[in-house]
Amino acid sequence: MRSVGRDDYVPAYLSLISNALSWGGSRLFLRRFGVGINEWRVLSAIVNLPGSTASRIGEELGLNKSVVSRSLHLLHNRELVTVDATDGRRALSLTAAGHELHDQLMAVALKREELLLAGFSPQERAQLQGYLRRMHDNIPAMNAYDPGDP
Amino acid sequence: MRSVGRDDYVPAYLSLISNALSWGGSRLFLRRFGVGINEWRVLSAIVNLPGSTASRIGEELGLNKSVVSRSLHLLHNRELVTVDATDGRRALSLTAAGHELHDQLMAVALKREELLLAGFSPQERAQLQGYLRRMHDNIPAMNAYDPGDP
DNA sequence: CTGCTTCTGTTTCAAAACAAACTTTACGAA
DNA sequence: TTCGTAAAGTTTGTTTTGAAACAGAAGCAG
Repeated sequence: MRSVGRDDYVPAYLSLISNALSWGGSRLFLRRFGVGINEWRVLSAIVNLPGSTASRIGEELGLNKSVVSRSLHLLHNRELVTVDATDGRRALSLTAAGHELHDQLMAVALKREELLLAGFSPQERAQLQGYLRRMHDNIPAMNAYDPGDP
Repeated sequence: MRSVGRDDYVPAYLSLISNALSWGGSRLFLRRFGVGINEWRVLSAIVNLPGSTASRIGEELGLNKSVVSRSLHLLHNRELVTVDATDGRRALSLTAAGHELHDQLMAVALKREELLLAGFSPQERAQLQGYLRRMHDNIPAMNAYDPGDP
């Protein structure tokens, strides 16, 4: 019997789009700004969650904590983030140079998003964002699923 | 001046969802079927594009050709795919065992998709698929973009 | 304070990914 | 056929990843 293939399988599309997105972003950001895609993501997470900790950022971005640790060291060495260690817990924030780089990167990132969503009306964009949020909310239940041994 | 963060940035959501998807899928498929996520993707691409070549599959999945090459060797060693080398060019297809494994994996994959889309009406699913297809079509233009040196 | 537990971040090490070099096969022209 | 060129696939060497081990500090009980 013939297996049935589906070309509208949602996870495959998501993986394809996401890979193309970070592949292209990596190359562009590295070439133009000397920053890897992980550093860019961490930078942007700090802006969205100012004063937060490294583990919070990893959780937010779905990145491994060793990746976050390494990215933070890089960003700190380039004096783009400050580690506000008044106590033991670390509160992260951007330096002036960090904000400047972030703004430059953000401009390019928004342009790329605009190209990705070319032809989408404002209503469609809002709908898409809603769908993405709902899928995101469904992830824990999905990953909790495990069929019995086959 | 303060940088502005956006929590509805589409690429970030896509990356987050896609990572969670393949992370969970990897663990589950490896544990239950002894197959890595790449092997599963290649298997499923062969079903969708029967008789195609390794490079065509890599292109379709957005995977590096060395990854495809290794996955194909693995699948071939386990006698899940046949390399129909009548001529030089390789036409790939699944063995009976390959189809059987594919069907089992597909059942789990569809269940996971169902959980991901829990709460989506049929209309919403169709809309989502349309949006994904349109984003996918926009990718070449997006990755062609390159701002002048800053 | 001392010892115990918990939480955060770092490092290590093995596995995986990527790019580039290399090999092989096909195709076209002379 | 025999070159020369192009395309497909494999291998190699380096970089990156991620899970687990580790180290350091904070909070808490006694």
